[in-house]
Amino acid sequence: MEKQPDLCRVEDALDILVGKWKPIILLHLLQQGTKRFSELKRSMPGITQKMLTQKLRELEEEDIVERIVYPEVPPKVEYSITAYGRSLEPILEAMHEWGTNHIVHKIRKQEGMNKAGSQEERK
Amino acid sequence: MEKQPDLCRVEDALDILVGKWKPIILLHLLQQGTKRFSELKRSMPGITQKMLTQKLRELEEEDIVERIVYPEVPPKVEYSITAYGRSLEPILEAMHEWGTNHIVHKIRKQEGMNKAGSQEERK
DNA sequence: CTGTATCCATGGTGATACTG
DNA sequence: CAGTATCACCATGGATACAG
Repeated sequence: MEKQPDLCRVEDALDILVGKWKPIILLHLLQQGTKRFSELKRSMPGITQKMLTQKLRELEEEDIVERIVYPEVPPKVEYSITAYGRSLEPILEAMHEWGTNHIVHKIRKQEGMNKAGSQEERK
Repeated sequence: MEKQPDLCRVEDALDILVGKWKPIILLHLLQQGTKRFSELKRSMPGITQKMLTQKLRELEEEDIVERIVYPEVPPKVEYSITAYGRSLEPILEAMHEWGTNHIVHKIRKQEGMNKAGSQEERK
Protein backbone atom coordinates (compact mmCIF):
# COMPACT_ATOMS: atom_id res chain seq x y z
CA MET A 1 0.00 0.00 0.00
CA GLU A 2 2.47 2.52 -1.18
CA LYS A 3 1.54 6.14 -1.29
CA GLN A 4 1.12 7.86 -4.60
CA PRO A 5 4.40 8.62 -6.35
CA ASP A 6 4.73 12.31 -5.86
CA LEU A 7 1.25 13.35 -5.01
CA CYS A 8 0.90 12.98 -1.38
CA ARG A 9 3.40 14.70 0.77
CA VAL A 10 0.20 16.32 1.89
CA GLU A 11 -0.17 13.48 4.29
CA ASP A 12 3.05 14.27 6.06
CA ALA A 13 1.59 17.61 7.06
CA LEU A 14 -1.73 16.00 7.82
CA ASP A 15 -0.16 13.47 10.14
CA ILE A 16 1.23 16.26 12.23
CA LEU A 17 -1.91 18.34 12.37
CA VAL A 18 -4.37 15.58 12.86
CA GLY A 19 -5.66 13.81 15.90
CA LYS A 20 -8.15 14.77 18.49
CA TRP A 21 -5.91 17.17 20.36
CA LYS A 22 -3.03 18.23 18.19
CA PRO A 23 -4.63 21.27 16.60
CA ILE A 24 -5.83 22.48 19.96
CA ILE A 25 -2.44 22.06 21.54
CA LEU A 26 -0.75 23.86 18.69
CA LEU A 27 -3.19 26.73 18.78
CA HIS A 28 -2.72 27.15 22.49
CA LEU A 29 1.02 27.21 22.23
CA LEU A 30 1.01 29.45 19.20
CA GLN A 31 -1.27 31.98 20.81
CA GLN A 32 -0.06 31.87 24.34
CA GLY A 33 3.62 31.17 24.03
CA THR A 34 5.45 29.05 26.54
CA LYS A 35 3.30 27.09 28.91
CA ARG A 36 3.95 24.42 31.43
CA PHE A 37 2.32 21.05 31.43
CA SER A 38 -0.26 21.78 34.08
CA GLU A 39 -1.23 25.06 32.46
CA LEU A 40 -1.82 23.34 29.17
CA LYS A 41 -3.84 20.66 30.82
CA ARG A 42 -5.99 23.19 32.65
CA SER A 43 -6.63 25.12 29.49
CA MET A 44 -7.92 22.03 27.70
CA PRO A 45 -10.84 20.67 29.63
CA GLY A 46 -11.38 17.06 28.80
CA ILE A 47 -7.90 16.07 27.81
CA THR A 48 -6.27 13.35 29.84
CA GLN A 49 -2.69 13.42 31.02
CA LYS A 50 -1.95 10.48 28.82
CA MET A 51 -3.18 12.19 25.68
CA LEU A 52 -1.51 15.49 26.45
CA THR A 53 1.79 13.80 27.12
CA GLN A 54 1.51 11.57 24.10
CA LYS A 55 0.62 14.32 21.66
CA LEU A 56 3.28 16.64 23.01
CA ARG A 57 5.84 13.87 22.56
CA GLU A 58 4.78 13.34 18.98
CA LEU A 59 5.00 17.03 18.23
CA GLU A 60 8.36 17.18 19.94
CA GLU A 61 9.53 14.27 17.86
CA GLU A 62 8.79 16.27 14.73
CA ASP A 63 10.53 19.35 16.10
CA ILE A 64 7.27 21.25 16.24
CA VAL A 65 7.33 21.86 19.96
CA GLU A 66 10.22 22.24 22.35
CA ARG A 67 10.27 20.69 25.77
CA ILE A 68 12.37 22.11 28.53
CA VAL A 69 12.72 20.30 31.81
CA TYR A 70 13.77 22.20 34.89
CA PRO A 71 15.52 19.88 37.31
CA GLU A 72 13.63 21.05 40.34
CA VAL A 73 11.39 19.67 42.99
CA PRO A 74 8.59 19.72 42.26
CA PRO A 75 9.23 19.09 38.58
CA LYS A 76 8.64 21.85 36.10
CA VAL A 77 8.39 21.36 32.37
CA GLU A 78 7.73 24.02 29.81
CA TYR A 79 6.51 23.64 26.28
CA SER A 80 6.70 26.05 23.40
CA ILE A 81 6.48 26.13 19.64
CA THR A 82 9.79 25.91 17.82
CA ALA A 83 10.71 28.29 15.05
CA TYR A 84 10.22 25.38 12.71
CA GLY A 85 6.84 24.69 14.23
CA ARG A 86 5.76 28.22 13.41
CA SER A 87 6.00 27.34 9.76
CA LEU A 88 2.75 25.49 10.30
CA GLU A 89 0.96 28.62 11.38
CA PRO A 90 -0.13 29.75 7.90
CA ILE A 91 -1.64 26.36 7.28
CA LEU A 92 -3.43 26.34 10.59
CA GLU A 93 -4.75 29.81 9.91
CA ALA A 94 -5.87 28.94 6.42
CA MET A 95 -7.70 25.94 7.79
CA HIS A 96 -9.24 27.98 10.56
CA GLU A 97 -10.47 30.52 8.08
CA TRP A 98 -11.73 27.89 5.71
CA GLY A 99 -13.48 26.07 8.53
CA THR A 100 -15.11 29.24 9.76
CA ASN A 101 -16.37 29.95 6.32
CA HIS A 102 -17.49 26.38 5.90
CA ILE A 103 -19.99 26.53 8.72
CA VAL A 104 -21.54 29.53 7.01
CA HIS A 105 -21.64 27.52 3.82
CA LYS A 106 -23.45 24.72 5.59
CA ILE A 107 -25.96 27.05 7.18
CA ARG A 108 -26.75 28.62 3.83
CA LYS A 109 -27.20 25.21 2.32
CA GLN A 110 -29.48 24.27 5.16
CA GLU A 111 -31.55 27.40 4.69
CA GLY A 112 -31.80 26.71 1.00
CA MET A 113 -33.13 23.26 1.67
CA ASN A 114 -35.67 24.60 4.13
CA LYS A 115 -36.93 27.11 1.66
CA ALA A 116 -37.15 24.57 -1.08
CA GLY A 117 -38.82 22.02 1.12
CA SER A 118 -41.44 24.03 2.92
CA GLN A 119 -43.20 27.31 3.18
CA GLU A 120 -43.49 27.36 6.93
CA GLU A 121 -40.83 29.28 8.81
CA ARG A 122 -43.37 32.08 9.12
CA LYS A 123 -43.35 33.45 12.56
CA MET B 1 -16.79 16.74 24.61
CA GLU B 2 -17.15 20.33 23.58
CA LYS B 3 -14.63 21.94 21.34
CA GLN B 4 -12.74 25.01 22.39
CA PRO B 5 -14.83 28.17 22.24
CA ASP B 6 -13.43 29.92 19.25
CA LEU B 7 -10.19 28.16 18.62
CA CYS B 8 -10.91 25.20 16.58
CA ARG B 9 -12.76 25.66 13.38
CA VAL B 10 -9.51 24.20 12.17
CA GLU B 11 -11.01 20.83 12.78
CA ASP B 12 -13.83 21.40 10.35
CA ALA B 13 -11.29 21.71 7.59
CA LEU B 14 -9.32 18.82 8.98
CA ASP B 15 -12.34 16.56 8.99
CA ILE B 16 -12.73 17.09 5.30
CA LEU B 17 -9.11 16.63 4.39
CA VAL B 18 -8.33 13.74 6.64
CA GLY B 19 -8.67 10.04 6.24
CA LYS B 20 -6.61 7.54 4.44
CA TRP B 21 -7.88 8.40 0.98
CA LYS B 22 -9.44 11.83 0.96
CA PRO B 23 -6.31 13.82 0.09
CA ILE B 24 -5.46 11.43 -2.68
CA ILE B 25 -8.93 11.56 -4.14
CA LEU B 26 -8.95 15.35 -4.00
CA LEU B 27 -5.57 15.63 -5.62
CA HIS B 28 -6.57 13.32 -8.42
CA LEU B 29 -9.74 15.23 -9.12
CA LEU B 30 -8.04 18.59 -8.83
CA GLN B 31 -5.28 17.66 -11.20
CA GLN B 32 -7.15 15.55 -13.66
CA GLY B 33 -10.59 17.08 -13.75
CA THR B 34 -13.68 14.99 -14.21
CA LYS B 35 -13.23 11.27 -13.82
CA ARG B 36 -15.54 8.37 -13.63
CA PHE B 37 -15.66 5.92 -10.79
CA SER B 38 -13.67 3.18 -12.44
CA GLU B 39 -11.00 5.59 -13.60
CA LEU B 40 -10.55 6.89 -10.11
CA LYS B 41 -10.36 3.38 -8.75
CA ARG B 42 -7.77 2.37 -11.30
CA SER B 43 -5.64 5.39 -10.55
CA MET B 44 -5.54 4.58 -6.86
CA PRO B 45 -4.03 1.14 -6.46
CA GLY B 46 -5.00 -0.30 -3.14
CA ILE B 47 -8.25 1.50 -2.54
CA THR B 48 -11.33 -0.65 -2.21
CA GLN B 49 -14.63 0.13 -3.84
CA LYS B 50 -16.14 0.56 -0.45
CA MET B 51 -13.64 3.19 0.61
CA LEU B 52 -13.77 5.07 -2.65
CA THR B 53 -17.54 5.18 -2.59
CA GLN B 54 -17.64 6.15 1.05
CA LYS B 55 -15.12 8.95 0.79
CA LEU B 56 -16.66 10.31 -2.38
CA ARG B 57 -20.02 10.38 -0.64
CA GLU B 58 -18.58 12.27 2.29
CA LEU B 59 -16.94 14.80 0.02
CA GLU B 60 -20.14 15.14 -1.93
CA GLU B 61 -22.02 15.72 1.28
CA GLU B 62 -19.78 18.69 1.99
CA ASP B 63 -20.18 20.04 -1.52
CA ILE B 64 -16.54 19.44 -2.27
CA VAL B 65 -17.13 17.05 -5.12
CA GLU B 66 -19.97 16.77 -7.58
CA ARG B 67 -21.46 13.50 -8.64
CA ILE B 68 -23.23 13.12 -11.94
CA VAL B 69 -25.08 9.97 -12.80
CA TYR B 70 -25.78 9.15 -16.41
CA PRO B 71 -28.87 7.00 -16.67
CA GLU B 72 -27.37 4.51 -19.03
CA VAL B 73 -26.65 0.86 -19.22
CA PRO B 74 -24.04 0.13 -18.20
CA PRO B 75 -24.08 2.80 -15.51
CA LYS B 76 -21.77 5.77 -15.79
CA VAL B 77 -20.97 8.13 -12.95
CA GLU B 78 -18.63 11.06 -13.12
CA TYR B 79 -16.99 12.91 -10.30
CA SER B 80 -15.44 16.34 -10.27
CA ILE B 81 -14.38 19.05 -7.87
CA THR B 82 -16.94 21.76 -7.28
CA ALA B 83 -16.06 25.43 -7.43
CA TYR B 84 -16.43 25.45 -3.69
CA GLY B 85 -14.15 22.46 -3.42
CA ARG B 86 -11.45 24.36 -5.23
CA SER B 87 -11.26 26.70 -2.28
CA LEU B 88 -9.40 23.89 -0.57
CA GLU B 89 -6.67 23.89 -3.16
CA PRO B 90 -4.46 26.51 -1.50
CA ILE B 91 -4.55 24.56 1.72
CA LEU B 92 -3.72 21.31 -0.02
CA GLU B 93 -0.86 22.98 -1.81
CA ALA B 94 0.46 24.58 1.32
CA MET B 95 0.40 21.21 3.01
CA HIS B 96 2.05 19.53 0.09
CA GLU B 97 4.81 22.07 0.11
CA TRP B 98 5.23 21.89 3.85
CA GLY B 99 5.29 18.10 3.72
CA THR B 100 7.85 18.07 0.98
CA ASN B 101 10.03 20.39 2.96
CA HIS B 102 9.47 18.36 6.08
CA ILE B 103 11.06 15.25 4.70
CA VAL B 104 14.15 17.32 3.97
CA HIS B 105 14.03 18.57 7.51
CA LYS B 106 13.90 15.05 8.83
CA ILE B 107 16.78 13.92 6.67
CA ARG B 108 18.91 16.80 7.85
CA LYS B 109 18.06 15.95 11.41
CA GLN B 110 18.99 12.36 10.78
CA GLU B 111 22.32 13.36 9.30
CA GLY B 112 22.99 15.57 12.25
CA MET B 113 22.41 12.71 14.61
CA ASN B 114 24.66 10.46 12.61
CA LYS B 115 27.45 12.98 12.77
CA ALA B 116 27.00 13.47 16.48
CA GLY B 117 27.08 9.78 17.19
CA SER B 118 29.51 8.78 14.49
CA GLN B 119 32.18 7.72 16.95
CA GLU B 120 30.40 4.51 17.60
CA GLU B 121 30.08 2.46 14.49
CA ARG B 122 30.02 -0.94 15.88
CA LYS B 123 28.17 -3.84 14.38
C1' DC C 1 3.99 18.29 39.30
C1' DT C 2 4.78 15.49 35.42
C1' DG C 3 4.66 11.56 33.78
C1' DT C 4 4.17 5.91 32.87
C1' DA C 5 1.56 1.64 32.58
C1' DT C 6 -2.77 -0.95 31.78
C1' DC C 7 -6.92 -2.12 30.16
C1' DC C 8 -10.83 -1.38 27.30
C1' DA C 9 -14.28 0.78 24.10
C1' DT C 10 -14.83 2.70 19.53
C1' DG C 11 -14.50 3.69 14.84
C1' DG C 12 -12.22 3.77 10.72
C1' DT C 13 -10.35 0.70 7.37
C1' DG C 14 -9.89 -3.56 4.68
C1' DA C 15 -11.42 -8.17 2.57
C1' DT C 16 -14.98 -10.28 0.52
C1' DA C 17 -19.35 -11.30 -1.48
C1' DC C 18 -23.45 -9.83 -3.60
C1' DT C 19 -26.69 -6.64 -6.74
C1' DG C 20 -29.26 -3.38 -10.13
C1' DC D 1 -20.08 -0.42 -14.13
C1' DA D 2 -20.97 1.26 -9.85
C1' DG D 3 -22.21 0.42 -6.11
C1' DT D 4 -24.22 -2.01 -1.13
C1' DA D 5 -23.74 -5.35 2.78
C1' DT D 6 -21.02 -7.94 6.27
C1' DC D 7 -17.55 -9.19 9.06
C1' DA D 8 -13.11 -8.62 11.28
C1' DC D 9 -9.05 -6.19 12.58
C1' DC D 10 -6.37 -2.83 14.75
C1' DA D 11 -4.88 1.82 15.88
C1' DT D 12 -6.53 5.70 18.49
C1' DG D 13 -8.32 7.54 22.34
C1' DG D 14 -10.22 7.39 27.22
C1' DA D 15 -10.32 5.84 32.29
C1' DT D 16 -7.74 4.68 35.90
C1' DA D 17 -3.93 3.55 38.83
C1' DC D 18 0.66 4.16 40.01
C1' DA D 19 5.56 6.46 40.31
C1' DG D 20 9.76 9.71 40.52
